[in-house]
Amino acid sequence: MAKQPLISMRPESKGLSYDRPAASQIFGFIRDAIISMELLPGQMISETALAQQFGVSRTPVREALIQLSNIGFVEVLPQRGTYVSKFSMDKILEARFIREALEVAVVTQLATNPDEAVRLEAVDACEKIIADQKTAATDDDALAFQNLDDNFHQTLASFTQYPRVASFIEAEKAHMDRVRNLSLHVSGQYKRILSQHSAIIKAIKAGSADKSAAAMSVHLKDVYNILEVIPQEHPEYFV
Amino acid sequence: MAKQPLISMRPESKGLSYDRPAASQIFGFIRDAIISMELLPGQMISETALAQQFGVSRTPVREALIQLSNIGFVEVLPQRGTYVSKFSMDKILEARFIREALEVAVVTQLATNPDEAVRLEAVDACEKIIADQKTAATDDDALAFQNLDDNFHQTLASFTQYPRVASFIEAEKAHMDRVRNLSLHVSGQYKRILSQHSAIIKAIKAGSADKSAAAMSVHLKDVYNILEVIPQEHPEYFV
DNA sequence: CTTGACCCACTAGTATGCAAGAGGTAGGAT
DNA sequence: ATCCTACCTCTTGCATACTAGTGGGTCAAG
Repeated sequence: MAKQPLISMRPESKGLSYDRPAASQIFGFIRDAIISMELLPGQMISETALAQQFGVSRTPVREALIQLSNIGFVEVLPQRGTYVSKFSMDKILEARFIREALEVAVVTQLATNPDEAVRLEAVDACEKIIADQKTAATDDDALAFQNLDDNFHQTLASFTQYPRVASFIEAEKAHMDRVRNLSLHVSGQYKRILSQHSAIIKAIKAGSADKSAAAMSVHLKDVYNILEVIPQEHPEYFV
Repeated sequence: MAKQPLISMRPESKGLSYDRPAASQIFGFIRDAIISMELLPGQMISETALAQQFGVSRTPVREALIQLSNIGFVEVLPQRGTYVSKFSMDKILEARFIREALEVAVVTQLATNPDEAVRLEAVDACEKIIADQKTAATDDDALAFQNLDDNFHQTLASFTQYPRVASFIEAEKAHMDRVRNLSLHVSGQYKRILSQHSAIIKAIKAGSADKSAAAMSVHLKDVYNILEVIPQEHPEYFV
């Protein structure tokens, strides 16, 4: 029986270009497929099957899977198989803890930045994003809203001048995005999220480290509130 | 000419055991060699040479090097070579930022933990470590003192129940340990470090989130003060 | 002496084949 | 019917071989 492909892709080029290491491209493909729930938690993904699909040997696929296991997206069981990680409440709360620690530090640093020009630049950039989010909210465009949310947090992080901080935040956020993509609960929450974003920016503008930190903390705690319902709706994806 | 081995190891077993993946063991060996400055910043480490030394093929060595490049310990230049990362002020300050964000969050969570039994357990464990550090200080045993310092921070992190938090802190701390191992500046600083550790524990015992966070922050900022002198002493290891 | 083209040695990236362990299954003994 | 065993298939871990790109060194031309 011809097995169904694990990941959808343009067959003509198998999605890979020649100007970049195959392993790195495959890493991105699989990661995106996991975040978008195209690959489901608990699903087995064999090195051989993926290699055939991408039209490469097992080696680059294997290297991609090793990196995915480092960030907790897959679990490699020797001689048994490689599986997409299931959700666990512990791991999600851990991701939230790390993310909150970093994002609170980001806004604290920004709010206390003595160079006011930098603060204003950040505030401007974020206010622009918030304005776009308002548009997305009135259009009820959940996908656009979520992308802008990503943008908001990444923009804040970019002002630390520490690239790894931004990438850590992105990585921890990705775990949550996976959960969120189980169902689009966001609509009806637009208003709350928007006002929380605004509160963060207002505190940064005022130069208040405490208020910035508190506002970010409140925002993140609220975002993770959907965890109250999702595990019951999709117990099969949780350990 | 017979090349000199890159890493010293017991030749009888080449340091590897059979009950654990070779790649993972090699990763640990090379990481430790880099932290201890046995492998110097800027030094080239070829996959082939390491493979011969460990008595394995290039494959597991390569997988270990990929992971080391993920944590910023080596840099892989395609078709050119793999090099031990040099220090850069930016990267070290970034590591400090991340570490401070996480450790401040750790002590904050601990200080506000409603379960007083947990708090006391943590305080007890840390006070025991501080006592040992006092002994190490009077013995002027810098190595023991530093190991206990590691222990202190890891113990605090362990009480979050989030294992990845502890491992992140350890990883970020490792970058600093590399720098520190350039020279043993620690003696003469024992007293300051000890009193800072004590202040952190005291604030946790008192259940004060603010004071715990502030004490941790002060401690970490102070630890990184040796950066004022080291780059001038060893400019060849900095980019 | 300077400069340029070529060659060669060495690198990491990828392909392929083999080894060894885990787990399901069929079949026989009880 | 139940349990045990042998085996067969699939997995990942590792070894080996090949590809292609980089940089240095050589040597000849100017």
